[in-house]
Amino acid sequence: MRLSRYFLPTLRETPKEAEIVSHRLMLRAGMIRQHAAGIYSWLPFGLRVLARIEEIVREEQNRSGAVEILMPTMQPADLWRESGRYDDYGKEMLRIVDRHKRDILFGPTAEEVVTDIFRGFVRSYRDLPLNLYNIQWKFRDEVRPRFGVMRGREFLMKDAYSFDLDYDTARAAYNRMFVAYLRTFDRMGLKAIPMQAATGPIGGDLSHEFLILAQTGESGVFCSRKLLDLPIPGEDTDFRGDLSPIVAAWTEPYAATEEKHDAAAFEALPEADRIAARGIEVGHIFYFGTKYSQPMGASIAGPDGADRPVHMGSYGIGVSRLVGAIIEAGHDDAGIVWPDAVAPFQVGLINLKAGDPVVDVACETIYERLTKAGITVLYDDRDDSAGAKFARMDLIGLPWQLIIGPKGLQRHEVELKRRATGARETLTPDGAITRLLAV
RNA sequence: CGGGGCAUAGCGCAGUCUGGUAGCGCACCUGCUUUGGGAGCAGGGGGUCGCAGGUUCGAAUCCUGCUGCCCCGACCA
Repeated sequence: MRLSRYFLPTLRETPKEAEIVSHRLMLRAGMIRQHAAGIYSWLPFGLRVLARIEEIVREEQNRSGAVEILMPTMQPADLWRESGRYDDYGKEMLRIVDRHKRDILFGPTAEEVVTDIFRGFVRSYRDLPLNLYNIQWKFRDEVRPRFGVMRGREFLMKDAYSFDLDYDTARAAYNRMFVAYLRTFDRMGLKAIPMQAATGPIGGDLSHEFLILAQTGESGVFCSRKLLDLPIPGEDTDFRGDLSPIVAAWTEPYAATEEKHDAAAFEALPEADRIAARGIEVGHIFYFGTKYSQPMGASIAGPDGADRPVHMGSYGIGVSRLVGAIIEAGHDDAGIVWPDAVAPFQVGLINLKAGDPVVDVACETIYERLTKAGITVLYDDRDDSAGAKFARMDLIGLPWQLIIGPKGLQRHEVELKRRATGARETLTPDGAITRLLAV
């Protein structure tokens, strides 16, 4: 993409409404536009990040055996009356009345809708296990939206729903999501720590929040250092096999948020093992049994031929929140530092003297060659001063900067800079291409 | 929903106390010179001062009401 033909409205100064660093940087890097409290447009640069995160989530959901669907943003109130949640949910639910005076809501989640799908089609345990997920905009009329996309009133969420015959198979479904989440967040360059979470009226120990460590996180977290070094399950993980040893390994070390912190248990750890930090919740998984299937009549026949309510779980990932969370976890004074896996472009190509025929030709050639090789490149071909280009490229945080100017070219040299470390290499133009193809 | 703050050009701000023709920096447009860490000079465009009432000869400024946004708290992917 040529910057001169792109839409990247970067700002030198921070709009005063933004307090938290990820919000400031998203505004300055031209990723989003706020229209009202908690309501944003995603501009091209932000949208690319959102799409990359979404794709990682999708790949890992698919790998675990979940199947993608797309449910509506508007849901009929009657489904929620069946589950009993229409009245319970409270003011956070965004409600409207349509022209026929029917009650409609903008979905804050989709247990009712997915249960309606399930009961419409699935009759037998032989069709299980089943896990249906979607990546869809959700609506919550938050009392107080804040922190940019970290707490919007409209947000993109991956929500998955598992259906199983009984507790044991439901637990296996839970484990699959647990492991999928470990992989998902790891692929985004995040250390996500699963922590025991409250389960509400259902009880049991089957609910975990996944929090990533970031200095500006919303909640205080306490955990064992062991959790930082545990191996992430590989691509070859057998999701049809028994995953309970992995889950056991990840749930054995101490980990709790502020609210559930047990100071005595934490202090029982060797001091060098204790981590007290800040965290951002990016995922939450639950097993809730027959809470929805029972009142909504989602039953299946077991091996004995008798119908019984299906056992369910739900599993959320805050996709749009992750954009903010990743920035919270990866930035410096100059701007964003994208992990390679979610970077909107892999390389920022800087033409230090746009308009100089020699430099223009060199840049164009490299731009074409990298692009043809499948590398995503944002080519800064604008006629700005070098300093402005460096500052802007640091701000938007692409993993690699390829810097080409007249002085270097006289020596047949270009410079490759790694955004995260600031490390620079001087290479020939061919050498730079070879180097980038290798990473 | 309680507490606090803010609202003047695209962004950041001054001007409001003490009423008298709306300003600065950045950004933007034109020209020239520049180009290795947010360039220089010259010229130029852009604002019903959040909205509605009121006071006054005259309101960004004083009064009343409203709206929007931000922060802290309670609540949450």
